[in-house]
Amino acid sequence: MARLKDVAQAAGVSIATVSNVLNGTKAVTPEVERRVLEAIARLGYHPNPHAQSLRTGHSRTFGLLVPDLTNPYFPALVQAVEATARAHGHALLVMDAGNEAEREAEALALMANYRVAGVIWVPVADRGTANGHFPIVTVDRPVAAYDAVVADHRQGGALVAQHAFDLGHRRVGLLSGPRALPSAALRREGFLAAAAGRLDVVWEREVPFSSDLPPDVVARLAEPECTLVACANDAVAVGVLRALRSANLRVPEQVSVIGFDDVPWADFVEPALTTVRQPLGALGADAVTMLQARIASPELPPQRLTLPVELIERRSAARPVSIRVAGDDARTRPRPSPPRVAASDAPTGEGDGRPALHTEACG
Amino acid sequence: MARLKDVAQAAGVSIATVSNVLNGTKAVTPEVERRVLEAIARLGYHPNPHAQSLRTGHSRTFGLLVPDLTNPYFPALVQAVEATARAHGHALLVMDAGNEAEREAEALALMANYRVAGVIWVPVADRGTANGHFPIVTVDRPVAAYDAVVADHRQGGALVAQHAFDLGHRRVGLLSGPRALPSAALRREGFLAAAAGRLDVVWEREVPFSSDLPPDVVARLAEPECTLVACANDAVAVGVLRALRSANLRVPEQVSVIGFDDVPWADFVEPALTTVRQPLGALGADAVTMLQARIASPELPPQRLTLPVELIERRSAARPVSIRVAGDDARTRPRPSPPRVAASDAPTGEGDGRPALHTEACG
DNA sequence: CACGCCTGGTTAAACGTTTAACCACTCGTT
DNA sequence: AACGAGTGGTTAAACGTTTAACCAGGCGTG
Repeated sequence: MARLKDVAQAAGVSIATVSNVLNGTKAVTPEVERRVLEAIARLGYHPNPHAQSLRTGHSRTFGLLVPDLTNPYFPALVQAVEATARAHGHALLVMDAGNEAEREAEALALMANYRVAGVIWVPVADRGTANGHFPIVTVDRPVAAYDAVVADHRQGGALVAQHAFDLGHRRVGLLSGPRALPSAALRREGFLAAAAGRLDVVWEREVPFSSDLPPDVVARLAEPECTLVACANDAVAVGVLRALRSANLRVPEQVSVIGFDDVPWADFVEPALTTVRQPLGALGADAVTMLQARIASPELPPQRLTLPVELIERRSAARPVSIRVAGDDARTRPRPSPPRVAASDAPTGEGDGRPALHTEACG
Repeated sequence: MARLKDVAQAAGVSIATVSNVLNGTKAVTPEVERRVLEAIARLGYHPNPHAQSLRTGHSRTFGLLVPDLTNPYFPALVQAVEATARAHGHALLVMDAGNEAEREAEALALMANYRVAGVIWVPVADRGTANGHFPIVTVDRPVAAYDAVVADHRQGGALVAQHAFDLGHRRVGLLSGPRALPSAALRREGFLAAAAGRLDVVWEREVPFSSDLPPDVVARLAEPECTLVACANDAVAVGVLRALRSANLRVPEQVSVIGFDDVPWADFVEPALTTVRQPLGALGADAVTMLQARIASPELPPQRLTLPVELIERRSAARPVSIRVAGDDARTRPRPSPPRVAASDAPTGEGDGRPALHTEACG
């Protein structure tokens, strides 16, 4: 492969000059610049990243550390991160913590050793496992000391309460996620706040993020005493769908179900899940631009960016039959204008309206 | 960070000696080795990978290039690849081709520039885009010149035919995938071969890997004239499920459906999909060991490893009502011993019985 | 006109390894 | 006793960059 030396020789110039035109470090005569550029193109020269890293002490590589790649939340995220990192001339070192704090710490150490320019980190738990000494931006699960980009879970919770109300529901059940996870806690808060005074939350239960529901929950679902159940998660929602089905309750005719996340298969279950979509693509893209900002100015206090979420209406939630008004068909009824989003608790962020990533399953 | 020099100084020895004990390059006195090791431990020394790469011309890094991370096929694969690469002391550079040959070629070039030790490559198409000059093992979509590890799609096809027959089906429909993809072609071949003389394939249609079925197919599904439809894919299987449902045909009571891939949500659709599972974890792990073998002996002719697949019985396929024999209940009927797998066309591989990765969705 | 100052370029050191070449010994042989 | 062959260690070069230090000439200024 062509080295700096070869280019210099071909252009009849010293290697320092070539380096300077490459990095714009120093001014050069237009004529010389032309010769150098021409030589570079002709030889197909690309700098050796290892030599660069050795010399400068940092690489043009980002690290991405996620708790568990098979969690459907992540693929879209890493895709977005990789794409925008690559667009900015950075490669991506991806590591999977396998949901273990130990493997996570090891991964962080490895990345430090690789002199990554910075890492994008989705911590396995919110234990503030601060570590090595490079720029970090966390995604989805903020760690106090670092930058963070998160979806507006609180707004998401509010959105489902609002939607339930708009559809005409009054008595609802709530299956909230593990209180220990900030995301779950915020969804719950947002839901409860928006429900206050309008929705009667006839029962609430904290469940793990899984479609295997605790027995008491499936029992309760057989006699729901509500017309809609709001779920912590799309996975939880399919658990609910199952329980409802085996209790011979029809969705959404008898009870509506709303999920959270809009995982790729949310459209594949029966009935297709009404849910709230996290802007995974934007989350990833903004994480890397945030990381670059952090690298550019390391001294700034930790920033937080909160991106808006979006309610996706599909078939699992509809107007409750009990209050259906004659002549007012759900199909033809004009939808109320989408509820204006209340700013969340951490309004640092200015989410852009970037369209969500389109993902599609195949072969 | 501690450098070789520091270790040498601390151990009262030259840097060459430290390097030698690190790499086992040359014999050293036990006493000296002890001192060096102690110094290394005390200083928490880790070699600078960039210096190593610069000197040796190759890095302890593998590349992984996939066509599209949001394809549910891949997350489990990259997880397995990352885990086993890491276990062998290698980091992983992940790139996503976004299903574009152009981005794929660019990614390959970047990896070459990064002096990766080798790359694991799932080509976007089977166009033999041979390229850079480093060890490559392809996964799922073999390219003539390189090593390959693939799932036994042919056997998979045979498995579904066999299963259909065992359940008592005789008239079946086949929705095969794009003939241009080797995997789809092999599934079809295997299916047809195993069906020959036992199953009546009343219709066949080639469809894209998508749950949006062509109109004529959904029309056909309204009057299926068969008791089971074998699908190219889990995605097309859910398309079939939908079509059947809107034709008021009950699955599996009136018509059975079998998918392919066992995507993570195959258990979430209604009814849960009977399908064939690809050993994604083993595929990934074997790909990296194969890559290491290739690196160790570059002169060997291209190898091919074919891993067995597994039929996952869930609820979408059952005995056809039409031929149910009195007293012979599907629940109690002894299942025939699992069909012995016929060796596939490329029997180079000796798939090990490694258990497939357990993947689970959460928050 | 001599001086200092830009301007555009070169030389050489340094980053942290690996590894070939070299060297001082100790042994076993003759 | 002299020699050759290990044995266990060191010295120094090289990998391909970046960048500080240096330098030659042109030019406005006193």
